[in-house]
Amino acid sequence: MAQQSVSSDILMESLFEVFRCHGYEGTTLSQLSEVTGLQKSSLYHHFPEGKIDIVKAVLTYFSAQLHQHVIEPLLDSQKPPEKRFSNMLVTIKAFYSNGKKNCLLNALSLGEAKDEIKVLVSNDYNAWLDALNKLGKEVGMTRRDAEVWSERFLIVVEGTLVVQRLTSNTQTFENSMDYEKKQFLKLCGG
Amino acid sequence: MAQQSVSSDILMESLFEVFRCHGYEGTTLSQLSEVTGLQKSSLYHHFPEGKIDIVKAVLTYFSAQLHQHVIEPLLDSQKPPEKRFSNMLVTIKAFYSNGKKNCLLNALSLGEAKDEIKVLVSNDYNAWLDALNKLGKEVGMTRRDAEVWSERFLIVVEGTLVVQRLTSNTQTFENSMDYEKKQFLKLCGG
DNA sequence: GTCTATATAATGATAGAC
DNA sequence: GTCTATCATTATATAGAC
Repeated sequence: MAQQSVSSDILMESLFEVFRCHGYEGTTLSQLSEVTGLQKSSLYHHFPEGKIDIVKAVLTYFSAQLHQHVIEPLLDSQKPPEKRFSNMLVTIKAFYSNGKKNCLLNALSLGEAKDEIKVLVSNDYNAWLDALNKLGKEVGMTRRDAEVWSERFLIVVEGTLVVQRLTSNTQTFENSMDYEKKQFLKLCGG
Repeated sequence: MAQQSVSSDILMESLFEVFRCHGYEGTTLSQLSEVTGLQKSSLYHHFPEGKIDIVKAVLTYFSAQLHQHVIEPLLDSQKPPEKRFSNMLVTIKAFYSNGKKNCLLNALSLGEAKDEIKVLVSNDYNAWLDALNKLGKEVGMTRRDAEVWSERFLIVVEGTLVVQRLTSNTQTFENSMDYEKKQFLKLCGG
């Protein structure tokens, strides 16, 4: 086979998709080799400790994407809060491919997840939760209401992704996010 | 080592716990051998086709438990609907060990799940959804409201289990189920 | 029905050429 | 930085004794 070479972003995207689908234990180096077009030994060149190094790099990549495309726009005070929330819904609909794709955090928290992974997963969740929390307070929710609403929103995101996989109903995620939008606008008014 | 022998129920419970924690791809015969105390060749005696046979048996066992302890009590017209719902919450709090344990259906829908597994997983979800749907209509919800409420309840159950794993906050699941109880009682009244 | 022993395949990991 | 080749380990699966 001809020698392969891949840009860092395309490489990370490919690796990301495998872990999001199979979780840590379910992912094999053969799969990672296949999706990247790199031989296993080439993967070891980039990631000396193998699978654990790769998943850490994937989580770092994911974290950067989350901050850039979700968290920063949520906190951008130049746009009205309602617009920022509905923009986020558009972003995550695309990110989860309308519910057809898993959440990486759910996939990686399965099994006997290593502590290194747990910390990174937990940090990402908390960063997202904090941004939503601030948004809630910004639109006039009490401290307590913002806490309840932000946690509940992420529960619904994660839960809907699971339920859509259980049913193969391709509309579940979109419907659920549209419902969340309505609820948020109500809470803004009230 | 002394020869092992196990009753069918204890055997199924042990096998169940492994798949619920690791998913299908993440579970190995060595783990199943260890938790059951049976050698791998003994497992093949019970389940000739290996892992796929074991997971199908686990799903059949789970399905029976779900019908016996969750679905049938939900439809038992001898008790008031509110009581049946709160009894179910007690049952599933115990079943998920207050959110410390995964949902088998979530775990088994990860990865390239085989069609045989998908069908069984989907049937269990739908059976539970249908029972909740009937309960909703029984307490006076419209057809549409009952559909929305029952799906949303299962979304919250699955999502809360994911979020609790992401945060290691041991109260998340209990809080979330208590919230669902309040919401249900409100919907009964309204 | 369980065991020990073994076969076969896949996975994780390394050495060294280009 | 990628490859081929190889190795050690683990995973799946089978044979046959008790």
